[in-house]
Amino acid sequence: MSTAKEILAIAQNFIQTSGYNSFSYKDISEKLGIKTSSIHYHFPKKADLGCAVIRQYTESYDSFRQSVNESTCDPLERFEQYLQPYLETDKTQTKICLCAALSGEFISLPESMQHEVINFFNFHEDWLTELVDQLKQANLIQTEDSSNVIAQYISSTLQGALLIARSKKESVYFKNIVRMLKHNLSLNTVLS
Amino acid sequence: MSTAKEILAIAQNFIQTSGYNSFSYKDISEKLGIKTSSIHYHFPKKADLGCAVIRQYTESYDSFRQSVNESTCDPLERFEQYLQPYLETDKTQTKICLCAALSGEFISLPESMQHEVINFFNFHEDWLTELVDQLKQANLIQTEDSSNVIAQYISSTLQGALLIARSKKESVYFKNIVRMLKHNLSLNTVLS
DNA sequence: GTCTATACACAGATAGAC
DNA sequence: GTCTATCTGTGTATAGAC
Repeated sequence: MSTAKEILAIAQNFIQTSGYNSFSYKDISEKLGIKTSSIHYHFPKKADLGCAVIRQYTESYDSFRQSVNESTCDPLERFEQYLQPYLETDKTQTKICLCAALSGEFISLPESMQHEVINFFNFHEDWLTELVDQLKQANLIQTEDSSNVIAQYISSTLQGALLIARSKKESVYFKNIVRMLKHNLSLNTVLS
Repeated sequence: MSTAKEILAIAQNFIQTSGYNSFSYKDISEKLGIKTSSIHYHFPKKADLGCAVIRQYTESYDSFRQSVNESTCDPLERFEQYLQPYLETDKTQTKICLCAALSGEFISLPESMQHEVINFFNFHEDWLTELVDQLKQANLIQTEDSSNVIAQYISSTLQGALLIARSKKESVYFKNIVRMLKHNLSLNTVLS
């Protein structure tokens, strides 16, 4: 693993647990065992690092989307797979979605990072809208709302649940909400 | 308005727009026109200020709850009033719930502040659970889930929607999700 | 209660040697 | 690519005068 990749991984972890404004190059340098000036070599400004982390996150999410699409054509199965990253993030008890964490500090972020955050949300929403469309076409979801608004509704619920779950002790918090979300989308009789 | 109150108001605004780690005593001093040492007189440590902001937020939320309970006994009307602060926060285009912002930085917060955040969420959840119970008893909500889980579901959705709505241009984002939430709770035919 | 003055560590960032 | 050295501003915080 290259130094740049290691820096990105450490920075991503900091953001997901504590946000962008909470960590410094010194924090990374101590974790990695190199000097802060070496980090500046790879990412001259902190905003460069921030943007690179979000871009990497978005790209890996794109890969995930592709692998889901390749693994199955069943919309229900695709939706189940879509939920997996959320469930895994919840398991850590310390992390939330990278862009949810950044959204909490949105107004203070450099403009370049704001654009990357918006880009991730748009990308995420487009995929989920597609998924909801497929569920609709297969008559597996009951609603009169547009697929896009349903997608916005689903992701808001999941992001909010992850955010609040972290400050709770009960480890079932997030899972309860996923269950209820499926129920409300009339997916409950089919899915677990 | 006393200096202490003014400091609290400014700090609260910073947190709701940008989080706790994004602002300094200097930022407050410039807004208020006093020196940072004067702020330290009122709130010796930054964590003291942070805790005071959350406590004040929780207390004003408690007053709001009381005034809602006094203004009407109709559970539907109470629920509508419960939603108002969310809708008003959404209108600002720059703020989210204080404790949602703090949750985004949760792991980096001083322990004293973590406790205050948890306390707010518990308080909020208790009220909402009560409200859902009243809706259930009046047969105005259709579900088999416990009132507590429904309350967790509602607040997660609203908090997540506020969080994501801020990074969007569309001003209808949040309102769409509120509409769909009511619909999913089978409140849509009664409420607007 | 607010000020000046000060402390000291940390922040982000750069120059130049190796 | 990584280091040492350095810069300048900022961050939280305190002591003591007014």
